[in-house]
Formats: sequence, C-alpha cells, structure tokens
Amino acid sequence: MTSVPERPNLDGLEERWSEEWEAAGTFRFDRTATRDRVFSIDTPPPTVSGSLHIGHIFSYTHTDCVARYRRMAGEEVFYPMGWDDNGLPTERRVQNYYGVTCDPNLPYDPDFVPPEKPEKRSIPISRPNFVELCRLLTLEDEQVFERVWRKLGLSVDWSMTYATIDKVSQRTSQMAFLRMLERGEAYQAEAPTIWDVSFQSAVAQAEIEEKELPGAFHRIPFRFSDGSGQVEIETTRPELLPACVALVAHPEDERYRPHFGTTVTTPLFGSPVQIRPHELADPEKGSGIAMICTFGDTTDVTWWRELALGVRPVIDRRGRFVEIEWGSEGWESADPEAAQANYDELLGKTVKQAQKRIVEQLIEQGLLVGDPRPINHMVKFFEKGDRPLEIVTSRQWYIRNGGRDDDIRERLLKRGAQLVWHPPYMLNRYEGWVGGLNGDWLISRQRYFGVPFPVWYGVDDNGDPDYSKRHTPAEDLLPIDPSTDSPVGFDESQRDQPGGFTGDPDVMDTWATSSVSPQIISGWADDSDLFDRVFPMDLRPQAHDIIRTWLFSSVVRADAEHDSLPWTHAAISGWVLDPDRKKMSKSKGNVVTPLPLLERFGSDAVRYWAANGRPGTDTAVDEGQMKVGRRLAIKILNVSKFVLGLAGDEAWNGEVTEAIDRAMLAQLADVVAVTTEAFESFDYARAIEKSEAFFWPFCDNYVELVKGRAYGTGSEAAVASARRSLVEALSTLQRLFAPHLCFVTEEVWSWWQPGSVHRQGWPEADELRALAGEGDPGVFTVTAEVLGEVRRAKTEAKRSLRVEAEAVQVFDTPDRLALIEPARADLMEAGRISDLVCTESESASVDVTLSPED
RNA sequence: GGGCGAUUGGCGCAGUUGGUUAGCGCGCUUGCAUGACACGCAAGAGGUCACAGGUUCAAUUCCUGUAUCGCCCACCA
Repeated sequence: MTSVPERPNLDGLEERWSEEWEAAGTFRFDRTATRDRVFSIDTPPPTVSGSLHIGHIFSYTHTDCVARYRRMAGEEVFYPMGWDDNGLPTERRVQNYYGVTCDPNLPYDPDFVPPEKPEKRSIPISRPNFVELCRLLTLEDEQVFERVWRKLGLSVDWSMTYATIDKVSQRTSQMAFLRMLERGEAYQAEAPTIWDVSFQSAVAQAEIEEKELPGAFHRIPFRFSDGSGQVEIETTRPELLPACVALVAHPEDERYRPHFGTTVTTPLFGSPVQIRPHELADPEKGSGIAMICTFGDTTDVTWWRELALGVRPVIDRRGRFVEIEWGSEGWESADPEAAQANYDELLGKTVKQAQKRIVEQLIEQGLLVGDPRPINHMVKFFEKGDRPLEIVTSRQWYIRNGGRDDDIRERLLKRGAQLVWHPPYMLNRYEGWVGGLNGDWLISRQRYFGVPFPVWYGVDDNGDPDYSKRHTPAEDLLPIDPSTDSPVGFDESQRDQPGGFTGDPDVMDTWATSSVSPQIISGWADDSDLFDRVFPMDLRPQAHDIIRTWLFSSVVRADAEHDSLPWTHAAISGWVLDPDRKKMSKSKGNVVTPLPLLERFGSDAVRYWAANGRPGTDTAVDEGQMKVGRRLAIKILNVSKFVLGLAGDEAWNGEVTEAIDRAMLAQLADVVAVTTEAFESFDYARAIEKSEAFFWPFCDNYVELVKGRAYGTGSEAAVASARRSLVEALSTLQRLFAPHLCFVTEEVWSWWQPGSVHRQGWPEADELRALAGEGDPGVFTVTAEVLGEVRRAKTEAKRSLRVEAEAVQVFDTPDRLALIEPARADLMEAGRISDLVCTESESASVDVTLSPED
C-alpha cells in the first residue's frame, strides 16, 4: 500500500500530476450538482494578444487556492477559463502579422487566404475575413497560455473555456444588448463625443487617462462690440479661437458681473460672442474669464449644453481643421473677408500646426498680451493612444449606467454595497467611481474586430441612413453581422440602396462584452439548465484597477437583466511590483515572465510566493520567498517520507493516549479551525501562514520528541499513540497545504492514500479535538522549550546535538513542571538526557551538564 | 482639490476585537554530519513599531493632527 521513493524530489511533479488530473478528470465540473452545492467563479479572461506575466500568476494563484479549498470543503466548483481576444490589441496584432486591413464595406470572401509573409501594401479584407484571422491567431496564443496555466496547476475545468469573440460570447452580448434596447436602457444619440483622432474611434470615460504635458497660457483680448474697452481671457488652446461661441465667468465675480449679457468680438475672426455667467467658471484660474469653444474639453460641452449655445466645429475626426459651413452669409463676423483669410491659413492643419500658426497671427496683429506663459497641465488621452483626445459630434450607442439618472445611480450604489468585498475597503473605489460618473456609458467603437451591433437602418430616397427606421433580428438568429447578414424582409441587393437597408458599422466596446462574462460562462443564452445551477455566481476575482470598468459594468448589466448582483463576492487582488517595488509595465521593460521562475523554483514555490501576498495588497517579485516555498515543499516530502517510515498502515488502529500526543493534536485542531475561518473569508494568505507556523515546530520539535517512541521505545500503548498521532497529523497537514502547494501534496498523498488529495474532505477541527481529548497544548509547548534549552547548551558548548547530557536540572513553577512530567521519557530520549531533575522555583531556568569531551 | 491605502530590526512581511520580555522569513554571525531532510539542523546578534498630541490602569493596536510614499477620482480656461 505505502510506497515511498528512496530519495524524493520535486522534479517533474508538475508534468506528471497535471497529466494525471486531466486523465482522471479530477477538476471536471459535475453539472448534476444543484445550486446550493455549487461554488461558481467568474474567471477573468486574460488578454491573449499580450503575454502572461508574473502578475497573472500572482492573482490566478489566489483564486486557485480558494477554488481548491472550496472543492475540499465539499462544494462542486465551477471554474472555467476565458480568453480575451477582443478589441484593439488583437486588431493591431493581426494587421501587422498578416499585413491586412479591415474594410467593413467589402463582401466576405470565403476563399481568402492570408499571404505567407505580410506584403508591403496591406490587403483590404472584409470584416468577417478579418475576424477569422483574429480567431486564427488568438487560437495559437490561447494554447501557449493554457500550457502555462497547467504548469502553474490551476484547477480549472479545461473542457469549459470561452473566448470573448466566439459565437457564444457574440450571441450573449448581442442578446443582452437587444434586451436593453427594448427596455430603453440602451439608446443611440448624436452628441459631442470624446474622440481619438489616431484610432478614429469614440472612447468611453473609463478608458481615459491623463498625462501631464507642457502647454502655455496665452492671454488674448476680446474687444467690446460697442468699442468701450476689452476683457482678456487666458487659454492653452488658442487654435480654438475660431470655434469660440461665448465667454464665461463666475456669476459672483465682481470683475465681470457688470458685463454679463454684453457682446464682445473674437480677435482675428471678429465673431460676436456674449459674456455669460456659470458656476463652473473658476475666478482663480487664469484671468477668471474663459472662452467656450465647440469643443475644447468636457467643460465646454457642459457649458455649451447648459447655456444653449450654438456650435462652430473646426476640428474633424482626423484631428484636422476643416472648412466651416456658415450658410450663405459667410463668416458671422464684423469683417468676413479678414476672418476667412485668417482661417484659410489653418485649413487642413493638425491641432498642433494650427496652434503654431494662430499664435503667429496673434503676434503679427498685436493681439497677444505679453508672452505665452509655459505651464504643465493634465491632458486627456485614450489609455492606449498617444495623441490628445478631441471632442467631435457623432452618433453613438450608450447604456444607462447612472451617469445621468440619479435613481439608477442610487440603485447601483446599493448593489455595490450588497457585494461582499475582499478586502472590504475596495468598496470605496466602486463608490467613488459611480458617484463621479458624468455621463452614460458609451459602448460603440468605430472599429472592426469586436461584437457588431445587431442593428440595421432603413435607407432613404437620397441613399442616406434613416436612423429612425431601425431593424433588429429575432433572438434565435443571433449572432449576426449586419455587414454581411441582411434583415428579415430584405436581401443583399438592397444593401445601401435607396429604400433598402444599411448595417450599423460599429462594434461594441470590449467592456460591453466582458461585462456579460457571468452570463456567457453560465449559459444564460442557451443553457438554462446550467444557468440555474451557477448563477448568480459566487466569486468574481479581479484586480483593483478595473473596478471602474469590468466590475462596475458587470454590475450594471446584471442589475438591468436579472435584477440581481452577478456574484456574491468580489476578491480584489493587488498588483505585482518589480523587485524595486515599481509597477510593472511593458514600457518600463521591467515585466517578469513567469515560465523561467516556474522552472527554476517549481510551481509550488512560485505559488507559495503568490499565496503570501495579502488580498488586495501590491506585492513585489521576491525570489527569496520562492526559495522559502521550495524549501517548504521539500520539507513536506521529507517529513512525509520519515513519518511513513515510522508508522505503517496499522498505525491508524492505535489509540492516542500520551499527553504530548494529545497536546500536539489539540494545537493542530486549533490550526485547522483558524485556517478554515481564513479560507471562508477568502484569506488564502492567512491560511498558509497559520499552517506553516504549525508545521515547522511540528517537524523540529514534535517529530524529534516522539521519534524514539515511534521507533518502538516504551510500552506498546505509548508506541501506538505516537504512531497514530503522526499519521493523523501528516494526513491533516498534507490536506491543509493542498490548496497552496498542489503538486507536492498530491505527490506525498499518493504514497499512502488512494485518490487525489484535492478531492479529499477538508480537515475537521472537531475530529482532531476528539482525538486530543482533554489534552493540554502546554505539554507540547513547555517540553519543547526545555528541549530548546538543552540544545542551546550543546550549541553554546560547540558540541554535537548528539552528545550526552549527563544531568539536566529544570527550575520552574509547579504547574509548568507538571506539564513536563508526562513527556519526561520523550524529552530524555530526544535530548539524550541521562538524568533529569525538576525543581520548583519562582524563576525559571535550566542547568545542563554535558558529558566531557573525549 | 476630494478619497483610499501604506509607514514595524539591512531587506520582504505578520501582528483580527488594546494586556505580560513585539513575531516570521531572507540576509548576517557561530556551531553541528543527529536513525527523513546539508535544498538540512541548532543557537545568536539586530527594532524608542514614521512623527506629535489625546483617550485609557495599559496603545504597534483606538482617536486627532503632521510628514513621506503609492493608488483612485475631480470641469484640465
């Protein structure tokens, strides 16, 4: 039965056991399990167009530890894996890899084969062809990822994977969208939109980040139209002067109060604009009076909307200055010809070029007060972009997320508070974000690779889309691609023809699909049997930086569709920092790849490092911790081998009679209780900390104290007690470490027990307590202390620990001496003590007389 | 500007309801081949728990400030 290798080691455990687990279906989800027995996990899908870095290893290990605990605690764990192959990163990669570009107007070519090598000039292909290539390339990436995950030992059910662009995801995503559209939770609007001029797409509030850039204040005078003087504004964007539609100052600002309602003219262009009051104008900033342009920033949009101003757009979607359409009367200006002449010099220029020119014009015409004053200011960027965002007017899809409706906002705040956060303070991030929303969620992107909007529009007699005539497909037809499928009642010959139809050209934002990941993996669209067993899910593990995006948007979708939370718990992980505690990023070049670490230290060692990162806490890459993990794994091998050598199968029949054995088991029972409690609150780190804190003294003190007895010294009952206690402790410890060190524990379990350790029951504190009986934990603790004193004497004498202690005198209080007495024989054997005398005394000390040196 | 975290020996970290000499690991020093483990074992040195107040019989732990670091948010003229 028991079969222990001669020299156990960690080599090859990962390959051996991950193959075994796959073959035996150890982590296969049993879908006959009912909801009350299921623990379901909404695994984050890693972006496959990137590469796995150590941060993934870190946070996925946390989830895996929890999953393994839950499984052992008797739950049926639903633990799938997803791949995020959606969005811009994949698009870019496919374009470069195959040398193609997507043209949504082209028809699908079923025979298209990409060139071996990308050609100089990129080949335009249809959206379905483009999407096919994306799938082809991401499939390879997924396999690489899966290999790393298996090496790490994630206990996911590999028969349950999804990709954010696969059919099920598209279908779920489109279906959820259409239902929101029907309920009025999704809508289309023509409005000023934050726009990235490089990517040619609108972007959402959540995808914006700010960078500090150098800029300059330009002080520019506006003359009163009645010739009575001037006001001076300050701006960092003088190029928007032709787009100026009003000036604005704070209503209480005494400097400008008398001028509210009066008209001034814009320099260079001579357009009449009014001075208006608004609270958002900051008297402290610049000269306290600002120009409103259509549109320089989001404040402009607010002012423009709330003051009901006209619009003078000057920047197009490519970020260049365009012809202004003024109608028949030309420039609305005191001097239309001069205005047009000034503006002609800006035509076709980029924002940067135009700014340069307009400043020259201002200087030439004496319209700049003083020199431009250099400052550094924050400028909004798309998080993946490298040019400042502009604001253009466009038609986009939105989802109501509370940004414009207080009642929705309140409801979503309440949902957030219902969610159990680990750690709890992460709720603040959620509430801060939801409270600060200033618009609905923009979900349409003018890109190609993504889930298309399942919508067509009628085409009017002029051949233009008629957005009021909307066609949507029945749910059972989903997923559809409106660029190749036609709506019911039409055929392809009517595409883009007067009286016919046209497809919505946009795709959904990545988060619009990711936000329904719980519905995708739960089978909401097509598998109601599965759905009922796993939804609402139990756990969403994710990092703190995407609380505002993935977590929040998922709450929005589940609230709208199911009137519930998508999951009960959110476990928020920290980031991995490089060894110098700097955040890892590709641009810094400090990204650590995991595979070499997994190979060097072993997966259990890397898992150990990860498991020591507290929930929600940023943690540095620390090879020292991995070394410690490796040592712990080796220790588990060796102590298992030793104990199994001392105690055979018949050890289970023994009875625990000795006080020190009972003491050890009583302590172990407490450890089981506290680790169980830690795991119940998703604190995998505290769990391993407590197990480990017991484990080392167990090896170094308990095993040392009882090994003589376990070998056969003493009465039959005493021997049996030691052996039984050893196998009980070993079995318990192997299971306690199983969630974290999944490979080595499986290895040592296999030496003497049938089945996988990962399918065993979690240790029960009560069972151990029953074995321990009335055992006083102090017997073990105090005896170990005395043994320590004896060892110290030997070490300080620079003698071997094996040397005989001729006489040991223990001075201590009566109650402590009473604890030593029942373990006297073990203590004398372990300490090689020939004569042990205990003497009552107020102050504790131990006198040791060693045998003389040879 | 608002909010959230962090601050414990050279380094990385625990310290969960305030309570006797503040723990652990790495590193360092000194020993030891002891019936599993030298990828081991034993022992040792090393901390005014960021700073200043307050509450309390008692504060690393609670409260209020301050400083430094990190993160999130904000309308960035």
